Amino acid sequence: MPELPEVETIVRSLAPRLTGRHIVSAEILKQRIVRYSKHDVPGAVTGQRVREVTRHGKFILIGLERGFLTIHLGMTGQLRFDSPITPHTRAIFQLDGAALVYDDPRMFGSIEYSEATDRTDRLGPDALNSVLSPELLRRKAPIKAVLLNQSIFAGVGNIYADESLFRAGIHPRRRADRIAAPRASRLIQVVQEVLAEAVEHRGSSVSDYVDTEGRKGDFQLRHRVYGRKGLPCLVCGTPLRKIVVAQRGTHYCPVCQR
DNA sequence: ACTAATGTTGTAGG
DNA sequence: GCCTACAACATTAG
Repeated sequence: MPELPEVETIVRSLAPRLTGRHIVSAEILKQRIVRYSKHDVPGAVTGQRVREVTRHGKFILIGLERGFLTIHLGMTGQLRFDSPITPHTRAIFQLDGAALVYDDPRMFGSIEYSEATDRTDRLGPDALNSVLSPELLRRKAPIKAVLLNQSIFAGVGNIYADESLFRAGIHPRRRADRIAAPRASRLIQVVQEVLAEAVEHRGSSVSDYVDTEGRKGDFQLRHRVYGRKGLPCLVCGTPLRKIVVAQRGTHYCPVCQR
């Protein structure tokens, strides 16, 4: 559910409600969700005041007086305020004022505490808030794999990779380093446009994504290829295809994307 | 019953 | 280091 636009939507609603607040208590219901840090997360964060809430790629960074909480939503993670505990609730953060509940049926997400900044050191620059050089695309891998590689730039997932490649008219299997410089520049521009547009629409809700208030996004209504296999291309009418690239379902128009 | 699903990590091999 | 493929993580929906 969460790529950069969904995570950005969540961060924008978390920030005003968390910043300056204190974590009164914290509870990890499923230890698996704390998978990398060796810290006792509740022990480390309880009593601390939230300094800021930011984002790098798909990671949510909650800056505390000392250290950071880093949250990744995986495929099915949700952060909701004051929502009822469910069988899939994995963690609860009680703030002075509201409870932040983390649900994650598949448990692909993670919650980490670290003293220094952290875990995002393996990520490339943020896909939305950075100037991205087209040289980043000079790889032998298919362009779709490059867009999904978070160490090159961070935030694009399966939906926005497909939507960007369609808008740029590039075949997802095209070797990245064989895209001519002007088209590579154009693709970078399109990626950032698509992400920004999706943020304006509060993300895509294709299965279960909702923001911290339980609201769905709108951007799925504007998808041109993702989830539209067999439907006519909105530009040329050709039935859209679905193939596998970089081990992910990939939607594209065989006529518009070369 | 089987498959695929908005993601990441680790491993093995070329 | 780069690239590919696959398994693993765990659950649900079609």
